[in-house]
Amino acid sequence: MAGNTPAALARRTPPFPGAPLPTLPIATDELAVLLGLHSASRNVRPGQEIISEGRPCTAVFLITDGMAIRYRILRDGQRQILNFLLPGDFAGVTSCRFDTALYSIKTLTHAVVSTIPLPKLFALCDSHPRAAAKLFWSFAGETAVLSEHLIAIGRRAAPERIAHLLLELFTRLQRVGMAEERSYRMPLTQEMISDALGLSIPYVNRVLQQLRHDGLVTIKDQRIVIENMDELTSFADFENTYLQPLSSDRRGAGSRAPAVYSAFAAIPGGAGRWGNELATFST
Amino acid sequence: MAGNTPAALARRTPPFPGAPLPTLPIATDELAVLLGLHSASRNVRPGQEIISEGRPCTAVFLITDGMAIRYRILRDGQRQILNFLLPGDFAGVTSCRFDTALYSIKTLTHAVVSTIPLPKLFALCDSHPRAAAKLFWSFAGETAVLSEHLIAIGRRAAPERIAHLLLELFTRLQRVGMAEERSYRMPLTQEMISDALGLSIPYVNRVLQQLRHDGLVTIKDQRIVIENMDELTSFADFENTYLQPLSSDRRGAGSRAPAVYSAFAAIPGGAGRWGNELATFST
DNA sequence: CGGGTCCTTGAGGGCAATCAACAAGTGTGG
DNA sequence: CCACACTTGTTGATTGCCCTCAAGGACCCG
Repeated sequence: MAGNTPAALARRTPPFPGAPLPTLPIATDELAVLLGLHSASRNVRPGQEIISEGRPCTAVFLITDGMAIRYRILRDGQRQILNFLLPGDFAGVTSCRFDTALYSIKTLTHAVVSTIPLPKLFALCDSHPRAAAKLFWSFAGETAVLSEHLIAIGRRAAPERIAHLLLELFTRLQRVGMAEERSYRMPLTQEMISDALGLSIPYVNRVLQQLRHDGLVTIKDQRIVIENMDELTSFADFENTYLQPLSSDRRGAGSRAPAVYSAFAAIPGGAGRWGNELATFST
Repeated sequence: MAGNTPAALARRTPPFPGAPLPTLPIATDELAVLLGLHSASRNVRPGQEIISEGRPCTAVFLITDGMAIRYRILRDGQRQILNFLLPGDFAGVTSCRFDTALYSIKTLTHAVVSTIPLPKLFALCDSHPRAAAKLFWSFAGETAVLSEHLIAIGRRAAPERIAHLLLELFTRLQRVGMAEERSYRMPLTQEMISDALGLSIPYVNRVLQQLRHDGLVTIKDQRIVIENMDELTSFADFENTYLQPLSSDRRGAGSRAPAVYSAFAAIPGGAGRWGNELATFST
């Protein structure tokens, strides 16, 4: 195995004091590999495009801190938001597979992104095949999130859709330690909700009022408060399993450690399903 | 580079004489690796579930021949079809990442699937890191398809949605040599269209009549005929770029060879962007 | 012939879009 | 300091896309 990296790296102080701790829950040894990967950490202002539709994209970005959206602007000017990118997520994986980016990615907040040039990414295949496998494997996780979005938009009414989105964001932020017990901070405008869920702005407004009136959820001053978690969860038919790749530790059946949600959670080092299976075939 | 495999393998006769040639357009040397991978080729009857929601999934399946759908049944009995799986596609990649499958996969036709147990898949990381990288990289391609579905459902009216779906299927089938110039065969019921696009069956029926009346597209006896390709394409705002991972050959600018659409098209061996970049870092 | 699947048609209604204002907060520059 | 632009949220009136419910027809098969 590779040498251990000081664990302090994993829980270093946040780059922006005062901001909630952006705990990137990456296994420390993997983190070391990755840190060797990313060449430059870049500060990005809010509202800035990291990737622009129609322009070539030759790198993958790890969002270290901040939030972003992936979206497409249609011919008629409509916007469809495809996904929200939170700390620990990778951006640009889809875009890199094509001559020219199919979607744009724009920050919502001040953000810190680590650029990973594709050559370095692929070099990892030769130098650390297993870490690369975990990384690539983690990319497939976005499919589940997109699938759930598809289900929500295709088959759920507007109130359920909105509730589902707010719960997904809550759960994902909670996994990276950026949510309180029943609330989180995020610059989520009604326009963004409408563009993510295929609704109109006025209707989103009315539905949000209804949800607030029913004591389910409140949005005010960039803070989303889930007033009644159980009721909202059942109302939205929200199953959070699609956000937990694998029960990270199958050995300690009694342990209740929260599942690690990160690029590497799929194959916890040496433990769990993948870890064991990989070990079987390692040299 | 690895030794050449008899090219005949790539264009072997179809397993079912009479069926349209299911040309799996996989680079021959890669094919050899993969053929060493898949342990068993299985025949599956139409309408059979390959993967069932809620049950563990410990293998990936390569669909060698036939078609399938990935879907979820909601609490209230509604169904949302998330994707159509065609020959050359992988099934189960998303499901494997979770303790229990989140979606079901069911064949539409008689199908031939190759089972790839996960241990073997990960073993490839050590034995053939670069082939594994291509494979994993190809998994990320599904995000583009899902994203386009999301855009269609979220922001397009029913007629455009349907037109877009029919064009996507045409393009994907064309890439594996299973479409004629302006038509293709597929057991696509109106119920499936409605479940894929979030519409009701009666409305799909009416819209299809309209499209037929407008001379755009006809569905009859499991054959979809695109009567006016240009008009339908522009009507649906259909851009097929999301189905072509990378222009496979950037060297021969003049050559007009159709782009290979397969698991390995992303990194054509020795050529193209990835090939070159990988070569840079290979031993 | 009965049953199944799939397609078709009609009537009625509701969810959500569109259009159009207006309010409130923020930042900017004169 | 205030006018102005801009963003975001809010409300009302009207329209329509598309759903629901219901029924019937065509076809295949045991």
